[in-house]
Amino acid sequence: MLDLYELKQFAAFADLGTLSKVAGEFHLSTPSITRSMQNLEESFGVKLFSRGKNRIELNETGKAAVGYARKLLQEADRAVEQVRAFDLRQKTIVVRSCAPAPLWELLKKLNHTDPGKMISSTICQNEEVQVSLGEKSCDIGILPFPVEGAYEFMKENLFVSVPPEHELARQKELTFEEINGFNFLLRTELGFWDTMCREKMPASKFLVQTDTEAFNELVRASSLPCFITDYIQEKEMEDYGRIRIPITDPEAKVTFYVKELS
Amino acid sequence: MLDLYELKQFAAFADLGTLSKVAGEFHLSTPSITRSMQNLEESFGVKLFSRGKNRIELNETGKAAVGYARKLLQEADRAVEQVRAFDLRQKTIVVRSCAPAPLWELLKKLNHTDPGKMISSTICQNEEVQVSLGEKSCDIGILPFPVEGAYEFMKENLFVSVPPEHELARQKELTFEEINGFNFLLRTELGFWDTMCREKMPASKFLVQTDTEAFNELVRASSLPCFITDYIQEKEMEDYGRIRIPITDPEAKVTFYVKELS
DNA sequence: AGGCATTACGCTGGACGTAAAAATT
DNA sequence: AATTTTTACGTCCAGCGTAATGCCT
Repeated sequence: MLDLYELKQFAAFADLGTLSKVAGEFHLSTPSITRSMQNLEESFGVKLFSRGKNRIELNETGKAAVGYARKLLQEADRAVEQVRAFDLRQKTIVVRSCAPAPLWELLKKLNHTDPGKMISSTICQNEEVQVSLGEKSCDIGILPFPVEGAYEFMKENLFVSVPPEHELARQKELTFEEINGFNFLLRTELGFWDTMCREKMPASKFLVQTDTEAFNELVRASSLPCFITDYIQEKEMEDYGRIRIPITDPEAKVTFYVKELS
Repeated sequence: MLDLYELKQFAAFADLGTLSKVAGEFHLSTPSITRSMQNLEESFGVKLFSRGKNRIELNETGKAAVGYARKLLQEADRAVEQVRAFDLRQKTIVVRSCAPAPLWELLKKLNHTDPGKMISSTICQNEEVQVSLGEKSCDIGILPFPVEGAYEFMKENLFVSVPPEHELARQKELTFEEINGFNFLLRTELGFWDTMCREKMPASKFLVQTDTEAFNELVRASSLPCFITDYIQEKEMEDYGRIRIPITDPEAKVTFYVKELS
């Protein structure tokens, strides 16, 4: 029966050219390598070397065998990797969400219900969530609309946040149409909110600032409007004396649905 | 490092369901198998089994690992087979000839020049010889026409053999056109002669008899014409008092060329 | 009670290293 | 003289089997 360790030494010999160097490489004695190569010939049932009195080299069959040896070793490594990856995947709950708020909410619950499990989460577009659910490359998907087998999870409503001196501050409520054209501060990684706003407000420009602290600083220092939701409002979000104006469009009042696989 | 023998036991466990049965299958003790499976988990770096106090079964990762194990074992076997095949091929001179006579002649020489080498020979069509040479799946090809790098090997001329009382027996020489329509006795495995005759004599029927003794018996007992060549004539071929008439077409006077690779 | 997995433990064969031989550079 | 392969030989440990334990059916 073939031995992978011997095959490894064999491949090393093809690279290094002498048994001594292989012995050095593997921290073994030369006789040990000699025996390994003899065993290998035994296992293949075929001569792999042409031997002089104090020199050994691959014959034609040996050269061909090196190729198969390398392939086998590579596939053995691959197999180990794949099994490990599979195992990790088993211990991991992969979540893909269209928005941050319901993801955070879900993560809290998961930490409670599945303690010790690894959790891998991503915020992405609706379509990606659906694809991922379809190909079972995630365990849980969060979408802003119901799908087969999903349950209602939470609601979130979008607001415009402006300083009191802003011209929009007088309004009691707004529509996307009314704010279309104004430039907004935006934190990226907002999933579907982001794309939805860009669709509903094609005339607006969005200044993206990923870093949270920098974003907060901009909110404080500038008079640019930004978005906020009641979910975030209830939390630690500082408003720097800004005014919160609800958006009346139905698209701004979202219900999130959670779909769990098996 | 993965051990193929342990993987084999692992695959067997997937089939048999208990370590005891695996132990029986491999003529080993149960503790030995237990240790092998523990080593395997160590090698993969991952738990492969769910264990009760006196029962063990594959977990999800284990089930996945079985697939990779089987694949690896199969590829290891394949590798051994391929290397052996390659080795055999190295020790073998593969000859493909379009006709028997030059093949026999060449084999005599090869037994002389390459004693101890295995020789694998086939009689086939011209096209097959050329394809085989092209893809280097043979070492020597014999063709009835010259090709790049080939050398002239021998000549062979085709004759018609008929009993003295046959109507053709009066002729001193013949053409394919004149014998077209007569039915002929034929030994198959004649390579290009066979197809050439069928092309030149589309109106004739050919009674094929592979077995040499049966063929000779037919030649003796019937008055059907058959083919013969000067090469065979010079040898042991009995003619049973038949008359040999040369065919004058250029296609009946063949020069064979030998092409040797590397 | 019989079957199964695992641990404990003693033994042995195989694998390794050292030493030495023989040959090549 | 240095390097390389291979054989000989002694040592030691990994891997095996036996026995025993605990558990389940």
